[in-house]
Amino acid sequence: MGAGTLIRPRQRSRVATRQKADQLLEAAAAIIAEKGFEATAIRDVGRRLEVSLGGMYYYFASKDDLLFQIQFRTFGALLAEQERAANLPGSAEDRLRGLLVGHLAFFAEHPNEMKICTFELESLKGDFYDRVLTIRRKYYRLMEDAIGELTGSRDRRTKDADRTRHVTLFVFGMLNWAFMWYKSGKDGPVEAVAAEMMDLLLHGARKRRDAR
Amino acid sequence: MGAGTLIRPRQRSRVATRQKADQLLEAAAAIIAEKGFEATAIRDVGRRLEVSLGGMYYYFASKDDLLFQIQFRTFGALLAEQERAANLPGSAEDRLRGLLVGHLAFFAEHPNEMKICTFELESLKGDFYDRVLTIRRKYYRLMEDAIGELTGSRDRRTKDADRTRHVTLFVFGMLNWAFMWYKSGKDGPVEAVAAEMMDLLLHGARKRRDAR
DNA sequence: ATGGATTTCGAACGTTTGTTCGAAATTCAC
DNA sequence: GTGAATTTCGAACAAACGTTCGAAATCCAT
Repeated sequence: MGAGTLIRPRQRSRVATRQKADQLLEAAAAIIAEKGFEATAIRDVGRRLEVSLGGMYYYFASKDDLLFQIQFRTFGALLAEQERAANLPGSAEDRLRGLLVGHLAFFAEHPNEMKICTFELESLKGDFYDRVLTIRRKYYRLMEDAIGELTGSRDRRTKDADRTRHVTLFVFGMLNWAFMWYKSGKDGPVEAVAAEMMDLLLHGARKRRDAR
Repeated sequence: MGAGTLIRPRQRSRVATRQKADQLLEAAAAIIAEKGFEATAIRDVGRRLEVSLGGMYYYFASKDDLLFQIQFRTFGALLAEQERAANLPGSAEDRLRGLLVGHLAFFAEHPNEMKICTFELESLKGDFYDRVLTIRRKYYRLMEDAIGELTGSRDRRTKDADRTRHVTLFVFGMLNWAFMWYKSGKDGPVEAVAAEMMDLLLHGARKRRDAR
């Protein structure tokens, strides 16, 4: 019994409640990813873990809060992981490749949550929407910086800043569309898909006979 | 007073009802695109054109039917337009460029309907889902064929049939993600965006000093 | 003008939903 | 074991929804 416990002699292991909330968030993500946010009943989420309807309101302030927490936590975790990847040593090409792999890997590990982030952003209202958008913007800049090193627009206000912007949006399109088709069995590991994407960015998609 | 009117002397100009149905579909698309299908009340769609709730059920068999008609008509029209574009004479490069322009132009002209096609496919059930999927598959093949000419996998079962598949899915990702950011004022005409996309497919996105 | 078909409406029904609330059950430091 | 804080529950509520239905209004060829 360290002295630390004396400072906050409250009740119940806080971790246990946090874990239960996490389980509920995971179950909610599975249902929302399948049926959509509006079509998902908060009752059904609780039922999956045998929590009563009233009990759900001990863990979440509202249905909107549930959706917010899914998106905020998910995108926050993705941003944190990718910031690490962006700061790894290596060439610009290596960094971008790492980001592509990281994004797809995160997608493959949390398909429900990421599908929700893609589909249900606009279901968030007011402050919830703003806070998620802030993270998304940070993440966008992270990716745009890495792509800018490739397209070669170091300084802003250049004419090809617009080109970098569009290429970045193209890349996000490719990445975020992956949940519509990616199956690890059919399409191979995410590293292979990322490599194909990188190849497109480096050399285009035309038939070529030469190596590389 | 042509003789043709004698054959079907029914009532009311059929065109008028068809037009009203089209107006309702357009209004529905605007609301569904903004709030999502589940969150959209069939009452509100009618209210926008001063049609009572009961009146809506004269034009549409159910709420699901409404969503189906939006997607079926929209994607059907897109497919028809693009089949024309795919059969125009010209090089493989020209054909693909035409398809990219056509897709983006259709997107820019019918943003609400296309957003619904992208977001609410899985809200369709049973036969509705199947019929829309059939059109989508035709459209996918159309695009994959054009891209295959570029990547160079003429025959099936080749190893780079997989590559063509992935490149096609990358392209669809770029195209379908456009509604998240494209504004004609900020991003220029769709032809310019299509040209940037084509440039990426032909040469990649790396900085290059040489022309082309 | 008439009559049969088309079009429109208003009211009602049964479900389902998010949320609230107070009481019961449970937990844990002492 | 005791007691206060935490956790869980069940019931209830008002609002909103899709759908049905029969009657009213409208239309148009004759």
